[in-house]
Amino acid sequence: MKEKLKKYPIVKKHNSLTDGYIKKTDKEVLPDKMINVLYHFYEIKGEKFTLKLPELRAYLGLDRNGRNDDRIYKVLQKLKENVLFLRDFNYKGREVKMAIVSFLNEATIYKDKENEIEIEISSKMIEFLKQKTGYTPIELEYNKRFKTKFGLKLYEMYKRYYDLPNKEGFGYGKVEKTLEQINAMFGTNYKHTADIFNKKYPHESKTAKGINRGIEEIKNITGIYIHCFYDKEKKKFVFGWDNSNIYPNEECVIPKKSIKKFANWYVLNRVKSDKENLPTYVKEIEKKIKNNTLNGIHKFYMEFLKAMGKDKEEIANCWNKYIKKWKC
DNA sequence: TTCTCCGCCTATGGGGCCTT
DNA sequence: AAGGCCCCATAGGCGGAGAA
Repeated sequence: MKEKLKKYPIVKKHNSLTDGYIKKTDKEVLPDKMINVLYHFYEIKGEKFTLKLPELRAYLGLDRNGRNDDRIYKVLQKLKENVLFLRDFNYKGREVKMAIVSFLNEATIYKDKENEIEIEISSKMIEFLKQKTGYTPIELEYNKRFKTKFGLKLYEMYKRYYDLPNKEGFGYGKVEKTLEQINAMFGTNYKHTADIFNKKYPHESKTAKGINRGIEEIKNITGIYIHCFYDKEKKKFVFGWDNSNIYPNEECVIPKKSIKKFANWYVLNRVKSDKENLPTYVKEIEKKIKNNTLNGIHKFYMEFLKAMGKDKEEIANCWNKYIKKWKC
């Protein structure tokens, strides 16, 4: 079921765009797919670029011929109309107090080059994104295969929170969302939990609701199973998944991929030493991290996450629900 | 009564496939 | 390539039944 993803790369999508940037999209998944694709081209080509239409259709997983092009135009219009309210950032040497911008600035097709589309993305938006560093990695091969917005948005959520530690302990990733947050995520306005999630999951229910369909679609496309239930006491949806392969061993509470960075950051910020000995210190700290013997590791890891630009919600996920093994 | 949950319903998305 | 027709899947509203 899990296929190789060589053909299409991974886009590191900024979290401002992951969190319900598209407000109301009817039943369309296309606007979110479009953002992922355009963001990818922005990353490799800059804020202004030209795309061949067949290429764009392929990236969106649409029919080869142009019968969906009207929908593409409408989606671009939607991206232009959707505005973000930005605060406190630098733009070309000036401090910006606030700015109202949309991701897409312009999209043009000329009649003498009907197979090409010129895209311009907001440079202010880009400057803002550059100054923040919370990214969600999305595989474009998966992106193009999603057919429902529930599948794609849930998958983006999963990718975003995948490796954050939580109190369930080793090997289990988790995130909790209220109905309001779910509505924000999908651009919906449901009054009741049952309108978007039915317990009769997965097979018995003929008319599966959004979250159920999304989970099913993620399973079919990626082979990943995300568990979901509604916690009535907390009034929150609880999503969980296996992430045991991100830790080097059972003792270690820091994800494999973060250990080097974290150790480096720790030595630079916490250890006073001459430069020559730094690599030695880093190695020592790495060892301590792996054995979970670094004093105050949870506190320093939170500081590290903050320094890396993780936003409040993500850090709170770690901070409030630190792993059992962390002795505070 | 109000809330929760589920299945039914309808408009529409969108691919398959045929013909031109 | 492009249009037409077909047909299945989907989003989300609605109402009924049962629970709280």
